[in-house]
Amino acid sequence: MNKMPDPMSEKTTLTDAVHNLLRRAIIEQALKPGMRLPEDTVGDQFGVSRTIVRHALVRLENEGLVVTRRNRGAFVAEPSLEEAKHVFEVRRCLETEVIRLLVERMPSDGYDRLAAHVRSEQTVQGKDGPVSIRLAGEFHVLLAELTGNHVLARYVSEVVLRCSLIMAMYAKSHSSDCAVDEHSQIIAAIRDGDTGRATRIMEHHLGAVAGRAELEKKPDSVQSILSRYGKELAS
Amino acid sequence: MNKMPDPMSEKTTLTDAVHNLLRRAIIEQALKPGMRLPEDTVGDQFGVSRTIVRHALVRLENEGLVVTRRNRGAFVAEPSLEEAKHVFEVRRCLETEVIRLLVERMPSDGYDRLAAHVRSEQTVQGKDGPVSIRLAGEFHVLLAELTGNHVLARYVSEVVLRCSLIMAMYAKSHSSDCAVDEHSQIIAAIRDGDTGRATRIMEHHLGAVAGRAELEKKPDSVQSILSRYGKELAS
DNA sequence: TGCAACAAGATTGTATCCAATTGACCTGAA
DNA sequence: TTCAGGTCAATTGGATACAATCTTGTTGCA
Repeated sequence: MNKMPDPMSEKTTLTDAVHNLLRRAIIEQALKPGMRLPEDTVGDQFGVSRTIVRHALVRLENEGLVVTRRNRGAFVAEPSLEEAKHVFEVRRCLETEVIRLLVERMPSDGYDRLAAHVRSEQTVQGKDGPVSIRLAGEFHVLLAELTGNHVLARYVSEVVLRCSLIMAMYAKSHSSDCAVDEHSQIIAAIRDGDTGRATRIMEHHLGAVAGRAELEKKPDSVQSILSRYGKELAS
Repeated sequence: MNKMPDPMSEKTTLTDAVHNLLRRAIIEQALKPGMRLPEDTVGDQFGVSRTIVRHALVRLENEGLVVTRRNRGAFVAEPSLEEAKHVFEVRRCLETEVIRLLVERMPSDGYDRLAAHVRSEQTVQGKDGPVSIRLAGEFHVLLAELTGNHVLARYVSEVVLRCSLIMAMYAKSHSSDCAVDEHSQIIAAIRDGDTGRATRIMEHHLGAVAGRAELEKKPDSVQSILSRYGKELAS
């Protein structure tokens, strides 16, 4: 029955706080795919009422991080391999646009902020922890925000988060070493004004993770395991 | 104090119903940009409690159709011209991807469904009513759904809805005549496997509305008018 | 033994209630 | 007359209470 850590405590509403906490918990794999999220359990944990939790869950459902079944409650999403491909497809599309836009209009402080981010990524390089995963995602969000297009940035943020969840399900390790290096390469290509090269690196960057996920296909959810056993049973 | 029209009455929850009704009302311009949406007023109108309205408003805010100010309530969104440009930018990006995907994988019943839709658009051609606006938008959503990528379709749906709202604010008339014709041209180009031509038509299609919106800039909302006067006042 | 109907528990769906914040109106003094 | 301050109504933020629905365990019967 812990009290809420009172995050920011300022002008942010309780719903926002719970929303952010749940999202972080999902991304960092504290809450694993398929896990149930009963409203009053979550509410008790955070010291808020079900009303708040419900609102937060609605938002998370919109973001594709949880799914809710009528009268059954909310669960951490278990994206299928097909859905995963769809998410990556959209992500590739959006991030290509981000690069195009940045090549033609990178803000003045853009490269500084990118460099700072890469540095902070390097400090945790090698450690395969939640922090590493989060930072790798935030690099892409930062790129999107630098376009100045907040709508685009929001969608990029969403697909990046969903990709984190997908990686959590299907990939064995995030192996962020190559990622940081490729991040630097992308920045360099954008600075050179070389849209093609930047896009190619980005596609390789995303393709690598997507491809790895597909190869190491590791569906250990209750549902998928039982469906396999169910097929044996039917024969 | 009308009772809810009991929409579908099936397995859909009250929140869903209110959500859909409000969304339609906004898109069809029954609820104009900037208009307040007091929770209990809406609740009384639909015969449901504030709780339901609250949940619906949370969803609408996620879709970018309403904005809520802390302790002030919800308002129909008034996208700025900058935000409008951003939405169109994202929309162009997504719809280009839709065309690329359809050229390489159009489902077997795709052209039939598209043809049927265009026919229904033609039946209301000329009339500049809400139905015409809605159908024009649904054409693009249908295109996106035919890709089989539900994630993509969902994002397209969102930006199309926001574009409807933008047009409601900034364009004098939707002038759907040319739109229907261009829809047919896009279908033809996709069928020919001519990605370039289809994309060009789509860009023209979107560019036309976006451009027109910018030219006929008609910000008659209370907020925007007062902001102009406010600047005069400040000088 | 296996299946079906039933009943109890748990969880969500919805409504109502209280508290906190905001905006407007009103009053009063410079 | 204008502006500052204070009070009050209106509205949202949040919590609790009740109803509907699903899950699950149990019991009875074939």
